[in-house]
Amino acid sequence: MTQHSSTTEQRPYHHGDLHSAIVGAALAVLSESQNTEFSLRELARRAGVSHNAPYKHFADKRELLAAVSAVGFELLAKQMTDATKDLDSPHERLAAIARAYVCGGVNNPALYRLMFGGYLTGQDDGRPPIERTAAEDMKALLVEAISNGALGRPIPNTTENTREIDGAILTFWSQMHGLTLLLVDRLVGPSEKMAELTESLLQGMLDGLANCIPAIPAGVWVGPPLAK
Amino acid sequence: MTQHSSTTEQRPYHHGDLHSAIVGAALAVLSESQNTEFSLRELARRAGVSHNAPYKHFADKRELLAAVSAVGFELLAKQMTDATKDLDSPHERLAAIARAYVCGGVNNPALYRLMFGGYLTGQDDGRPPIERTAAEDMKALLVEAISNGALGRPIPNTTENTREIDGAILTFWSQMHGLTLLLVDRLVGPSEKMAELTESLLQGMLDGLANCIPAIPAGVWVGPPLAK
DNA sequence: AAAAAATGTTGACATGCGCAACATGAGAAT
DNA sequence: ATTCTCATGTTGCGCATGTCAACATTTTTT
Repeated sequence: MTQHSSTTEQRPYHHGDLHSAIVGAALAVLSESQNTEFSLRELARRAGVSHNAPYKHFADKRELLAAVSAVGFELLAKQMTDATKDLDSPHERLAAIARAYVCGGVNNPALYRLMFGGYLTGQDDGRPPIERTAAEDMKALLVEAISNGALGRPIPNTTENTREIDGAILTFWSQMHGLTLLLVDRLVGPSEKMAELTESLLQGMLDGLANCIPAIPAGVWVGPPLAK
Repeated sequence: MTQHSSTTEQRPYHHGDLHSAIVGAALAVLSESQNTEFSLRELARRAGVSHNAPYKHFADKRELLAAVSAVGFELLAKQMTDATKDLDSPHERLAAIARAYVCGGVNNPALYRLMFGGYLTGQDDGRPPIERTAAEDMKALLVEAISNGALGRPIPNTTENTREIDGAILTFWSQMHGLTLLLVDRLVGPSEKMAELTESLLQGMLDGLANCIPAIPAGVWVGPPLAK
């Protein structure tokens, strides 16, 4: 007779949606502790299940972290689309994307690091497909803003422009990615100035790109690795 | 009488320089496995000492990793100074710095991630002082190249130029940092094209900076956090 | 030479990962 | 409806790790 609470309330043997519960707990712990080194057992405890229940949903810790990372990508993609929702000017849209991107990272460093920190990259195969999707959504947003004239002039999204567009995206992305991580690692700061910094760098970048968009060398991809 | 080998050879009770041996082993394991999740015990095994010997040199795993990271910063700084050794033109010097930086990261992703991945950032205090030093060496290199005219015109390293110079450095650093990590995470690639990509981005960046250097907002630092 | 400090070793404990065997309950097959 | 089956949850285990405490061996100081 396992009766924990004083009331007659009794948790059913089956949780109902343990998968989400575990991922949710992981997100919570991650954002509290800002540390990837929590234990699966801790998550199980939080979800109120036994220490091994999670293994019915995730082969191992790595797989759980991959799921968490995927949610992170979804969140980030959503923040970016939300931020552009009410904007028309391509320039404004691009700026909003930049802000949302950096902001997303700075507001939850541990999650951002999990997403981009190569907990997954290191080993064998590739990243979970959901990450590809989010990355592609994000890329689509950028392509749209750029081809609509965010760099001062429209650049139609045609084949002969791909290398130019990819060059612009790479410039943008690596600049924002770098800024985010430097902020997160407190190698520049303070991060309260995030918005201003983003603005400055973005502005400088746009001025630069307006004059000269670096063309991507042949054979280079921008975005998640091509499916084989 | 603990005699392990068949010969009369006997390792002395004291290792001699276990500190370096452990750090060395860590660097080796790190670059083999590309994974920060090796165990202290494994390092001890490699160094041929008992599983607890490392604790006489490092308070805990974190401290060991900090030491490894510090070596990483020294290596990177050295690669950059070496790369500029025989160059005079400020522009060439800057390009060489960029190549060396990205190359250093791509050639040992796990080390680079350890250095910048905030294994240290997360917790309480700051990073070990040696990292500050290396970061400042690197910054000095950049300041020198920039003030000598890497952006097309000399910008004397005076107080009224600090915000401009810091702006340029932030642009440069975050761009290279971002590119490095995107390459490392295989979100752009392939990394064999590293050199060309670096060149393209750098060129675009320089053109941009030549026209308009983003000024750093007041109250922002670039480089490791100011000592309190 | 004796005392103190540094460095290595052994053993122990708590915690975590992940396996295997078992328990429980929900839905399919009859 | 009853039974079978399978997904899901539980308990208990083996093994590895981080780290502490107690002890051993050198080296350094005094």
